[in-house]
Parts: sequence; structure tokens; C-alpha cells
Amino acid sequence: MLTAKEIRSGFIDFFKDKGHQFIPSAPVVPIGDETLLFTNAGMNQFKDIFLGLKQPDYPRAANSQKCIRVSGKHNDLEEVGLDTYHHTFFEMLGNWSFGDYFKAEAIEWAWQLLTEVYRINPDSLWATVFAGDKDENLPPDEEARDLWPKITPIPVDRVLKFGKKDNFWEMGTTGPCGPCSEIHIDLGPDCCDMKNVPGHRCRVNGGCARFIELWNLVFIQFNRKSAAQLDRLSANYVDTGAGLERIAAVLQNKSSNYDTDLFSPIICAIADATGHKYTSQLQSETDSAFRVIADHLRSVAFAIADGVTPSNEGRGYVIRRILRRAARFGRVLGMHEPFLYKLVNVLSDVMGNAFGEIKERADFVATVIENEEASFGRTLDRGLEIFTSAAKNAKGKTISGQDAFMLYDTYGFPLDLTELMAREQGLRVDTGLFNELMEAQRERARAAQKSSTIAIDLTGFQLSKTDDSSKYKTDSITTRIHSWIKPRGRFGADHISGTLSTQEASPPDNNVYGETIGLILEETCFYAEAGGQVGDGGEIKSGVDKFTVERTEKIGDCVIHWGKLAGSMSSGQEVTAIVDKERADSKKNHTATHLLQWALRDVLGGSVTQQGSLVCPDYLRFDFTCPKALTSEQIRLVEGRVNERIAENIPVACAVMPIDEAKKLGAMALFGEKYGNEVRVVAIGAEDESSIKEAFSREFCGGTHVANTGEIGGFKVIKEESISAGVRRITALTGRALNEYITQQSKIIDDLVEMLKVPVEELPHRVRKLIDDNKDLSRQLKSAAREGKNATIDEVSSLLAGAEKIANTALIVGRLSPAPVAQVRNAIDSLKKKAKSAAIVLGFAESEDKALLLAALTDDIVNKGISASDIIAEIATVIGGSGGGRPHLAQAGGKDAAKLNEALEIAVKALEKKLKALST
RNA sequence: GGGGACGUAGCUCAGUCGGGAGAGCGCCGGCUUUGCAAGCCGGAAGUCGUCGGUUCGAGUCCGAUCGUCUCCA
Repeated sequence: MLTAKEIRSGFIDFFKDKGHQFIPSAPVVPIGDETLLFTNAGMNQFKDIFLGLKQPDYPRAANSQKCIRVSGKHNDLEEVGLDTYHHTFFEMLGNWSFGDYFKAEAIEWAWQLLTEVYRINPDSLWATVFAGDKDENLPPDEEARDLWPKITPIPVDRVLKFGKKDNFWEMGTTGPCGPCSEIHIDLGPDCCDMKNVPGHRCRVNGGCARFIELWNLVFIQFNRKSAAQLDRLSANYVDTGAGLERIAAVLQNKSSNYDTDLFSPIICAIADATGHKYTSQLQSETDSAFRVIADHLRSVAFAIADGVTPSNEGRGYVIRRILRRAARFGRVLGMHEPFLYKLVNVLSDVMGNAFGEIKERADFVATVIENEEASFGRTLDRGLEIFTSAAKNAKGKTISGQDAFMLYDTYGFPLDLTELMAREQGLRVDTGLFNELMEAQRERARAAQKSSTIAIDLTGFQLSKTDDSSKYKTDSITTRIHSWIKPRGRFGADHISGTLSTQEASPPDNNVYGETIGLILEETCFYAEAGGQVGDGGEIKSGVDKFTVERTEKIGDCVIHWGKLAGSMSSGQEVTAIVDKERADSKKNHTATHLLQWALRDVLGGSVTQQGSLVCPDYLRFDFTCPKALTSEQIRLVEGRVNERIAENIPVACAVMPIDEAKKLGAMALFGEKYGNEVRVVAIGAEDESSIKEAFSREFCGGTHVANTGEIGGFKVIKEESISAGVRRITALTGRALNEYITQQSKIIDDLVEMLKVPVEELPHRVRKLIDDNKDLSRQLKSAAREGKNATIDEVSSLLAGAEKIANTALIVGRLSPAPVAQVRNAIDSLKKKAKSAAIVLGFAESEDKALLLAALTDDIVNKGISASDIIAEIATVIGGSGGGRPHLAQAGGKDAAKLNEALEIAVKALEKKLKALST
């Protein structure tokens, strides 16, 4: 029996024999492709070739591609675990022809591999071809239909025709597309899982498990320009895909992918960890949990190894959702504490040979998973409390849709968990309303999305290859204009040559006044955004005519300068391209980034790995793996190391070499980054190419760098923060920006010195003392008020002595000297205790235009229906203010301090009246 | 990119209509006990995330900002 490892290498070796270049799997995170969350097919990394944006390095290629399918057109997330073959993570075996061989060879080799190498019984295989589509004006693929029986021993009656849904492949709404031909296998009547479905008949594409698709051969021969327009491509491509997991199941004679040796070690490890047994049953709840966990572990682990960490947006959010789904199914198996992270080692054993990254980063992956599991535990705990109150709110035994949605949307508590717990208490959940609210949320997000996405579709433009090698050598060159990209409508664009102008007299088609357009040169010294370094800005000039470059982008091999034209320029015209002076700042920041990475590894150890970086003229940012925050001591050490190297004015050399040679030299590559066969190595500490071995820092890098570290001028970390579990971010400054920063900081210090009138070095001590004194004083004030050791109490006591009494209630009204309100309130409290029964109104003037009044009543008076807030409201108007409070205490403020005495007199009269009314 | 929630004592949180900053746990002291656990009595502990606004008065209302959690794309 073939192992999965043998099946994988068998595939690759077979196609190597047929002249194919083996291309390693691209990362599951597509670099520089924001249209795609995750790599979801083998062809992703060749997309630019199919789009005609890039020339292939080889005419034929083969690989086994790591794929994740969780969103968009192929969303299998909710299906996983319920059947034997849906996965969020899988490997796609594929072979490609880029304008080389076509249908005949693709069919012949697929058949040969399946029947001769994998030794599948030819009698069980079926083929399908495209039947054509009248609405689309697409002819049937007669060529493929004729080839099958001609090239292979398959009988004509086992070559079936299917429509557009099954046998026509499209990448998106536009772009390359073509008919496809699939190979299916008949596993025999026993494998049908739809025997109970009335009217079911086992057949190819019939929906049951007896016939399954093994391999899809796509023949790309058209380019879709619009829904109505389909053009024939000049070159034909072959793009094939076969799921490794499925083939392994067939060849290992298993009815489920989860029973193959790709999964069984993981399933065993889950059994060990949970104490449950896996019985390979479809209807079993615990077995489904096993499958979900095994599948999700693979997605999450590979995504993390390729640089995604759980977060609340984008790819990171998808990973969080998958991981939490796995954790939740873990609860079905009784696991309430983190345990998924323990499975990473087993996964690394199974997959580590084919995909080294999972082995190298196993510890990091496990740490990230463990943290995320723990965080999910906290989310659930909090959700449980909120669920309890939602359950109390339930009317008519139904938890409202709003409550269920709030639990989900705000607190991340899964709906099915809400439903499960509701059932346990004999309650239902209003899922109808929940779904409505969910849809409204989606609609909001979609509506907001439209206005912000500006993606210009350049499909099928056959863009030229720009020679941009001089970007490393110079900031200005003389060259010629090749062509233009002119945006049209919202997402479309035209690729044109000729003259564009901003002069009023020019024809409307050529007038681009105020528009952002793309300029393509024959050669350029502009650096296009890549590897974390932002694209250059600058000018492209010819006499008085000027094109201002705002941003530079590389699509395929073509460098596009986006910006605005002033004047008039034509294709073929000679121009001078000049990069902004800011480029020099980017160079400093980029070399400093390499020094930073070296220093971090020096101080923190070799486990520091780059997770991402941003180099722009103003600052640099570096993300790296590190379990906890750096101490200020560590940051100082790192800064010191970098600044030492800058002071030593060490030379920086760059060299282009084969990737194997670069690896041998120990140059650091970026995880999750894809490299070609030739890589550029930037070495700090090497005089020239020949001495690269002597450099202390060697990195794969296509960016621009200073020639000597001394040019950097200085380095300072201004921020250290966490961006997700296990990943820290450092932001730092060099050169010009650092100078500006220092100037600004020292101005602040100067201001403080001026304000506090102390020498600089005593500043911290002085501020500390101010804070301490302040704290001390407010504490003293508080305790003085509490202990009654203040003038207000004395004043108030003397008022009590001379107070009028109405039916045993003391009527205390008087004016006090200014005091803090809290102190007066406190005095009132002690007064109330002494007087037993009292009505109190006190006032004082804080300043000429600010007076305060307080009214208070003992409880016995309050109980008889008099309210302090009524009294305060009445007298507050006298001093031109307003106020309020509660029945036993109220306060008011006003602007007219001169009328304070008048207000107090009115208070006396009002209280006398009320108290007398009570006593009669 | 667009929503929602949260930020109050060392920790977990309450704080209604804008009107005296609170509880439980923990901490400190005393008593009880051979000791421990426990109990009783007492005590300390706060920039209510930060900044600004409205108001006589803001933990509470409004705006900005930082941080944490969460959903959607």
C-alpha cells in the first residue's frame, strides 16, 4: 500500500520525468494578492502568468500546493466533520503547461500516472468533458472527447459530457478560463451513501460517495473580457488539480479521507488527549468532533507557520474562527482546557518532511494556539454569565433574537452554543430574528466596502517587462515612455500608447487633466513597493512637461508609475526620471531594519523571527516573534548594538546568487515569502560580493540600502507594542526623522525646565515630588474633613447653638466662609447627628460671580414629605442659578453672589412655613 | 474597511434620573485558637483609561483619543 508521502513524491517524480520543473508550495498566505484571503488552488502562484502579466521561467511545472478554503466561492467550513471528504486544509497535486503541451499530453499523463504508477484499475475510471453552452456561445470540447478513447484504453461510453457547472472553469468574473476534463472513479455499489434517497441512481456527478472526482484537467484557451465577450487566447495553458487526501483514501482503500495515514496519527493523538475513541462513524457526534479538530488543526497550524496569527480582522480573523470552532468541538469531547496546541508535534511529524516550515516553527505555532485557546476560554466564561441574564429575560420560553445576536456579535458566544444551553433549560431561541440581524450586519459591512476598494483590473494586458535594475545604483536616469494605463469607469482601465495631455485644446480622449494615470517606462530607477519597502515617489520630466509620481507599483514584471501629468507626453518620447530625495531616508531605514533584526537576535536569541516589516521615508516598523514584552533594559541594549554598528561605519554589499548558495551562506529568508531561483542577498559587514561570507548580517532582500552604515546617522526605538499573541512590533527612527524627533523632545524638556525652574537632570525628581505632594495634600484635606478638624465644623456648630426651633426641629440657616463642597457636606453630616432633627440651608460665595447653596434635611423631616431639592430649586433662582439633588441633600450654584443673603432669608421663610404646616 | 461592547480599589465587578465613589475576594492590624483552617472587630487602599466640551454640579451626557474584547467584509 502506498503511503501519502509516496503518493506525493510519486506524483512529483512522474512529472519531473516528463520535463516538469518542481516548484515548492507557495505559502498559504498569498503575498501581494489582496483579492485572495488564502491560497485556495495550485494555480494561485501562477496567476500572473495566466493573466499574461508575467513570462514563465519554465514551460512546464508541477507541485503539491498547501491550500486553505474557508471563504468566498469555495466555503467548506460548515461542511467539515459531517462527511468524509470536506476539508478547510488540503494539498492539491498539480501539473502545468504554460503555452507548451496541451490536451493530448495532459490526458495521456494523467491516465498513465493513475493506472501505471498508482495502479488504479482502469475499468473503474470515468472521464468527463465539456458539453458546450448555447447561451454563452461556447462549443462542446470535441477535441477532448475524441482524445480520450484515442490516447487511453477508456471506452467511448465512459466519456461523458457535462455542462458549464461541472466542466467549464473560470478564475473569476473576468480573466482566463476554459473547458475542463475530469477523471472520476467508481468505488463500487457498496460505497453509495444515498441508498435511502428515493429515486437516487449512482452515476458520475450524481452526488453520492460511490463516484468521486479524482483529478480535474483544465484547458485554458479563452480570456473572458466581460459577461458577453470571450476571446481566444494566443497561447494555451494546462492547469490540473488532484486532491492528495482523496487519492490517498482511494489508494489506501479507505472510505474516508480521515482514515488515511495523513490523518490517522492526528486522530490517535486526539484520542490519547481526550480519552475518547474514534469509530469512523458519520452520524456519531464525537467522531465528527474528531474530524473537525483534525482538519482545523492543519489549517490553523499551517497558516500560523506561514505568518498569520489569530486577530480580529482579515486573515487573522478567519484563523481565529477556525481555531475556536475546533476548540468548541473539543468541548464535545470533554476538553475545557487548552489541548489543541499539544497536537502540533504530531502534525509536524506527519507533514514536516514535505513542508519543513511546520517543523521549524512548531514551538511558535503551539504557543500561539495555546494562547488563543485560553483566550477563547475566557470569552466563553464571560458569555455564560450574559447567557444567564438573557435566559432570565426570555419571554414565553423564547430567548429573543436581539439577545442571541448580542451574545454572538458583541461577546463572540456561538449561536449553536446558545441554542444548546437554551434547550437544556427548556427554552427556544428566535433564530429568525437572529438571522435578520446578521444579514443587516453583513449588508452594512458590504455597503461600506464598495466605496473603499479601488482595484483596477489589468487582466490580459500583456504588460511589458520593465528593466528596473538601476534602482539600486542611481536616483535618476534618461529613458523613453513605453505606454500608459488610463483608468476607465470604476474598476476598468485601458492600456494605451500615444499622446496624453492636460492641455484644454487636446482631444477629450487624450485629456487626462486631474486624473491619476499609470506611466510605463522602458527602463526605470524607481523602486516599486515590495518586501515591506514602500514605492518611490518623484518626477518624470521632459522640458516643461512634467509627470509627478505619487506611488510606484510592480505588476508581474512591469513597473507602473502612478501619478498626475502636467503638460503633454507621448509614447517613445525621451524623458528623465528622478526619484524624490526621500528615497535616501528609506535607504537608511531599510538598512537599519536589518541591523535591528541582527541586534534583536543578538540580545534575545535566535528564536526571534521576522513576521513583517514596513520601511518608508519617515520611520521603520519591524514585527517579530517574541513571547513577551521587551524590558526597557533590553530595548536599550538593542538600540546600543545598532548604534555601535552605525558608528563603526561598516560597508554594505549586495549580490545576486542562486537560492541554494544564499541558503548555504546562512542568509535569512522571510517565512511565508516566496523566492525565485535567483535571490538578492544584502550583507552588512562585507566590502563587496566576494566577502559576503564575512558579513554579520545576511538577509534575502530586494530593497534599497545605504552603502555604509554610517550614513544612517543614528537609531532610536520610539515604540514597542504587542500586535497579537507572541508577536511584538518595534517602531524606530533614523537620520532626518530622528533629528526632528529629538528637536521636538528637547523642546518639551526646555518648556518643563522653564516652567519648574530646575536644572534638566532634576526634572524627574521634581515632578515626582510634585505628584507626591499633591497626593499628600489631597489626603490631608480628606482626613481633615473626615475628622472634623476644620473651620467649617466650628462655624456650623455655632449656627446650631443659635438656631430657631420649630416643633423640636432645628432650623439652621447661615452663611459660611468659602470651603470645599465635600467639607461642607461633611459638616452637615455631623450637624445632623448633633441636632437629631434639623432643616439646614448653608451658603457661601466662592468668588464675586460664584455662589454655592446646600440644603439638607434629617430623615424624619424627609419622611413627612419635605424635599431638600424643592427648597434648593426655590432659592437657586435668587442667585441666578439652578440646582437639585435628592430629598435629604441638594445643592445649587449661581452667579449672583451679592444676593446670597437674600436667598438665605427666603430659605428661612420657606422652611418656617413648611415646618409649621407640619406641626399643626 | 464597517459595526457593537468594555475600561471604577491589588483581583472580579455594582453604581438607577447628572447631585455624598461602593460590594465581594485579597491585603494590613487586633481579638479568639496550642497551631492551622475558620470566625469576630477594626483599617488602609481610587487620576472612575486620557484629553476636551455641556452644566451651578460629570464615574454618569456629548466629542476626540488610547487600550482590551467581539462580529461582519
